[in-house]
Amino acid sequence: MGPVIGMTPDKRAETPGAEKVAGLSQIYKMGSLPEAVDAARPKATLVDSESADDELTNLNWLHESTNLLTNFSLGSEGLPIVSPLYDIEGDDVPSFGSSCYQNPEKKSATSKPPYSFSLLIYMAIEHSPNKCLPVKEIYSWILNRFPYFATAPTGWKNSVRHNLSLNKCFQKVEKSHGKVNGKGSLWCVDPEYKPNLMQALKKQPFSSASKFSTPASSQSVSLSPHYLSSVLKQNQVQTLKESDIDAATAMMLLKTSIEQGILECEKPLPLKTALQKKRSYGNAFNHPSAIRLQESDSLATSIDPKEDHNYSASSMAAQRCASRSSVSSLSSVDEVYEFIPKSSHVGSDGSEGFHSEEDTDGDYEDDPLGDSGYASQACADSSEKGQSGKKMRKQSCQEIDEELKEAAGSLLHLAGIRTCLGSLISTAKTQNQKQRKK
DNA sequence: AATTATTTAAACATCA
DNA sequence: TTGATGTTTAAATAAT
Repeated sequence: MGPVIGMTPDKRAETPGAEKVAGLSQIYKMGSLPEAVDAARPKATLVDSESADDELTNLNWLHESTNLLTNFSLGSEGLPIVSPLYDIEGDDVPSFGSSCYQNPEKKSATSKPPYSFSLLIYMAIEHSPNKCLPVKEIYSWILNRFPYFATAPTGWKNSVRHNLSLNKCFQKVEKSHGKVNGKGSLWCVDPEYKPNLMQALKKQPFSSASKFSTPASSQSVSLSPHYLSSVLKQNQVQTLKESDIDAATAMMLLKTSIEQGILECEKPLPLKTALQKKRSYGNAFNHPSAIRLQESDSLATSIDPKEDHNYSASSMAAQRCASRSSVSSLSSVDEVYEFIPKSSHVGSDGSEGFHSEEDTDGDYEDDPLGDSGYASQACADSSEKGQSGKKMRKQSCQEIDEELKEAAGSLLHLAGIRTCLGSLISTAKTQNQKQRKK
């Protein structure tokens, strides 16, 4: 086939700003922006003579990092807290931001985000209360956080969809439960890929743990998770002792293993399985199955080993995490802390929604999914492989429990935290046993 | 230099 | 019929 060059104008409707003259690549291949582009992109605000080329291909945003970095910090689940401060207008600055943030230069707002589409999507989804979003909401989130896209040639939406479709990290979830309005499906992150995504995210300059030191920015997110993340990250870089990683991973599992037991019954079915789709889109987030699941046979999900192959993004630490946490969304450091108070009232409504205030922008206040059947776990592993894997997981639940106990202690030691977690755990366990007896 | 990852464009199908 | 959504292919480019 090959690219069809003579695209009909109406097809360009894909790009709402149909008047957009050139694709991004075309634009930045040119030394300077054609006038037409400038005309069509009044808000593009290419502040100086920097061509779009620089904007897109250079890491010039890195030079602005002093400003930019203030916009990102590693928040819950290790996700960068991407504040809408990035907004060009800057009029929707949430209160929390001001404390840790210095107004970025406008040009930052129009700089291309340092995240791949995969990561942007990931962040969008993870920042949603229900951990799954329709594509439109993903657009919105990205747009909201990165006004760059407001003026970028809107082929980016195509790219988003392209990523959703092809990237194995994302799963489409059927929109069935009485949710009539709107077309399309919900998209969620395959939990098995979260470690990969997290890893990729951490590799991004902005997500650096360097932000951890800004207490004022912690909002609802306590410092501790930041600290933990920091520890994890640093240690990953500095060849952390595996035991420590295990401990952290286990701690993360601590909550999810409990909650999942309760919640994992009510998940919507995926429209397709991961096997069905995303065949040819090899990327950094390829299936963790490529990782040797050396131990934990019981955890080994029915992953087709021939599924994929170029798992390149992860460090050994991440791989360990991935292999060990195939059951969970390992990413959530916050969950470690959530667990402690939550363990006493496990499972409330299944909403693992991160109670962070990151979403105070109200993006999801009227989230059509809010009360639909797609609560949190809708985006949990819903693939076939996941389902069979889940059986295995239940079997290994106790096994994990034991591991968790040891690991928890190890982690606390690592973090220098002296708590009575041990007693908390036993308390939780006691309660659990009581419930079983009933 | 080769491979892999990512981005972008495009065509096309489906659905509301 | 139209627009949004989803899938797929292809090519270019960046990164490793």
